[in-house]
Amino acid sequence: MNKPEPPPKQATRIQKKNRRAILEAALQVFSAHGFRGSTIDRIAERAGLSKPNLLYYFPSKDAFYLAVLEDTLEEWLRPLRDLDPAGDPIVEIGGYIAAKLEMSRTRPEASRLFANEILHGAPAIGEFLAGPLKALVDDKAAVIAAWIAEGRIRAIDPRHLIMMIWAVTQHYADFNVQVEAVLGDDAAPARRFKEARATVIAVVLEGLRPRH
Amino acid sequence: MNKPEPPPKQATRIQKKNRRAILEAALQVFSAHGFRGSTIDRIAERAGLSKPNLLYYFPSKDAFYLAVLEDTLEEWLRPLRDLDPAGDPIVEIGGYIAAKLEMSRTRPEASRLFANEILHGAPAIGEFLAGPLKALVDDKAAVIAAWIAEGRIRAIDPRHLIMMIWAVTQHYADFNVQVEAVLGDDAAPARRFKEARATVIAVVLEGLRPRH
DNA sequence: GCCAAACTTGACTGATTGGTCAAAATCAAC
DNA sequence: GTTGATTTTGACCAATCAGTCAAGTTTGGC
Repeated sequence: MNKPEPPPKQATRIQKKNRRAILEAALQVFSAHGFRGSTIDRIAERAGLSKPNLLYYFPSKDAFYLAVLEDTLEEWLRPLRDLDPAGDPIVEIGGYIAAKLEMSRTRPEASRLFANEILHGAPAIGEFLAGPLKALVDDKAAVIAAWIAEGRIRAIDPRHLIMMIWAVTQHYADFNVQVEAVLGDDAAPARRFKEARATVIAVVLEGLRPRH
Repeated sequence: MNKPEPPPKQATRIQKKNRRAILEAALQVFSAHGFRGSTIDRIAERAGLSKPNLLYYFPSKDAFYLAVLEDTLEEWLRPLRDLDPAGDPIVEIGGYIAAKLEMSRTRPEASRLFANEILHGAPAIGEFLAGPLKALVDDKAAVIAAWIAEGRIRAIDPRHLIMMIWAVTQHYADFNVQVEAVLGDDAAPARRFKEARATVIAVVLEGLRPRH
């Protein structure tokens, strides 16, 4: 009925090492070229393995892709999960922006992987978006709404605020080529991210701080 | 030496009609599937022509792609060009945000076409970004810097402000699937864009307005 | 050292797809 | 309507690429 599935009971040492290498290589290749633009051969080359060997660990190209997405999703959402309802709104939201920007700087491939997936209609993670992700956003939007109700930040639509923050922070990863081209490469990346953080945090937080 | 290039002197009636149909079809297909994910056959089908017929009008797949990009670029940048140095900063920037959001709503394919191109390193329009686009941004950043110098808006990095506005407005086109999934499809698109505009304009403009 | 399980690979297949070409159909000017 | 230029297409080619397979090599427990 079913094939003897590579990991029958426990992952062996070699399996662990190779799966890790494959997922890392797949992330690099998929994020750089998109799903259709990536080839198994290229991932194999990058992972230092042969193509049939990759297909020994994962049954198909789709399987690589799905595995990489799953592997990266949790990490990607952690900053939002960490938004603390008990904290100070300005500190929490500022910290969230900083954390997302930092992630865009250190792990741009992950951002680009999702960007490409969603840009093309999220064929692989559509249900995830409408399910767990929506749930998380609803949850955190409620937190923000509570802050508004307490008069601690100005009254704006919390879910669109979250969209704004995603948009701005991920922009620096997804469209890095454009950012570099437009800003000039005279500014080192680290410096550029500092400027970005200062600007984004200044505008958004000042836009949220209530007038008295 | 060179092939007899389809348009020898003047574009004929049929040429005009078919070129237009091809570019429109190519925009739809390229923006939906990316360059690698698109096939000439698919563009042909959408344009109501045969594949060899498409290749009679453009010499290669790259040529379609380049033509569509060029065809769309000017329109895409117009709102920024229209930013008026003589106007009121809050009105001008608010208007710019509204115009970009409106464009994301009415022409999301154009936005996704560029998003995909830039996401993958802007192989086709790299020099454009570093040339004319940078020049335009530098120009408008100077306008904003002047407003800051006059104390009419708060002191933030003008070029990162432009990045922010691009990021937020284009997000609603590029990642529309995610926005819909997360916000729930109960809200009609038109309504969603109104909410987005209200939120973005409120946060950004309030973040820019000088304190007294 | 032996052996079964785990791992690896060269050589292949079939489907897709960018692009060609020669012949056919259509158009436009007279 | 004749004719030359323009437009259209079916059939084809070559390259690319996902996935297979049977035969090899390595590993790990004994």
